[in-house]
Amino acid sequence: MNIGTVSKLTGLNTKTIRYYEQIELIAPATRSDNGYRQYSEKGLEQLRFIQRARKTGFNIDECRQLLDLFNNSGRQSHQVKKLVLEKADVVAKQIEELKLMQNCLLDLAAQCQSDQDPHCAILDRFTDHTLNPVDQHIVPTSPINHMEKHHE
Amino acid sequence: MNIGTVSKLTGLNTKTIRYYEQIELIAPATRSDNGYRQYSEKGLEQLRFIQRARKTGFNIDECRQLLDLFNNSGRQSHQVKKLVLEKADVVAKQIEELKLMQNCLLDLAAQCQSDQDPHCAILDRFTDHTLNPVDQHIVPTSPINHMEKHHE
DNA sequence: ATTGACCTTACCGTAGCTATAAGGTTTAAG
DNA sequence: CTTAAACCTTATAGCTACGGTAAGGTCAAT
Repeated sequence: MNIGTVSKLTGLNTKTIRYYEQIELIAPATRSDNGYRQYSEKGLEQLRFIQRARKTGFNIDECRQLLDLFNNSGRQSHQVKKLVLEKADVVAKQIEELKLMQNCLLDLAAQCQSDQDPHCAILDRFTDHTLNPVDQHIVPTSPINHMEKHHE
Repeated sequence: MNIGTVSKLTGLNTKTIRYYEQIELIAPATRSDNGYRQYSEKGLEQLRFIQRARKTGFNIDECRQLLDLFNNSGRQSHQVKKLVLEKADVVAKQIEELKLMQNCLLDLAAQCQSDQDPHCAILDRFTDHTLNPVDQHIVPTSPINHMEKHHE
């Protein structure tokens, strides 16, 4: 099976597949006489696995871990579960943040008169720093404490 | 106010702040005698705004547009509202996608027995494509994703 | 024989930062 | 007064996860 076929079957770009080989996420494909990469069902399966994991939100490194677990017959399922639950937690936080931001955007839009008037309530809140209840309007609830990690 | 203080107050890395100055997203900060960047309340507010906009999913260029609208006294409020509402829509879709992904992850975890058994339903799910709900879930390339990826 | 659809490597570019190096400044403690 | 830490500075390089392009070899069909 040539790389183009694998590309069609997995939905992965040929460049992406070659990239995965390059970074050693997958084993180097065997080559046919003309130098073309040849893929077996097993290779196809691995790539499909990776594609699904990537789509689910796992990054390359996490995919590597999953593949390790997958290929390790002595793996323990709770390791996998841990990885998945951690990811679910991250996603939950992302959702919460996006919800906050959506509220913020809709709130701002609601205050905007949407006419030809160059005066805009949204923008005024940022330019006028003598009025300070800005934060309460822009961030509806608590400040986003997602970045305590910044300590140089 | 020094850059470190601004970093703490905005949640932005000092390097990020300098980067924003470098790409001319914000005006160059004034400097004190020792060459340190000095920030006013106004500068702080701008950075806070940018941080929120970035987190909401506005890319740098969109932030630039928003800031342009802020600084353009002849701006028309409906331009701003349009931008904001468009983004609110995008954010709504992102939330939906993330919710799907979260459901998928929790679903996967629920099927995992979390014991010593090397058999794992999650890995099976990634492999078995005949009954796979994973396909429907798309991971948006959001700045939030980007932020999460980089651990210290 | 020629077209076009494949395949190859090699290298450059992208966004939005982040890390590292190598140094200057400030502040608090001993 | 000295020293150490915790700041700050610039410059440069690297990261993720690919995508684009170039320059060329191969294969199937017309």
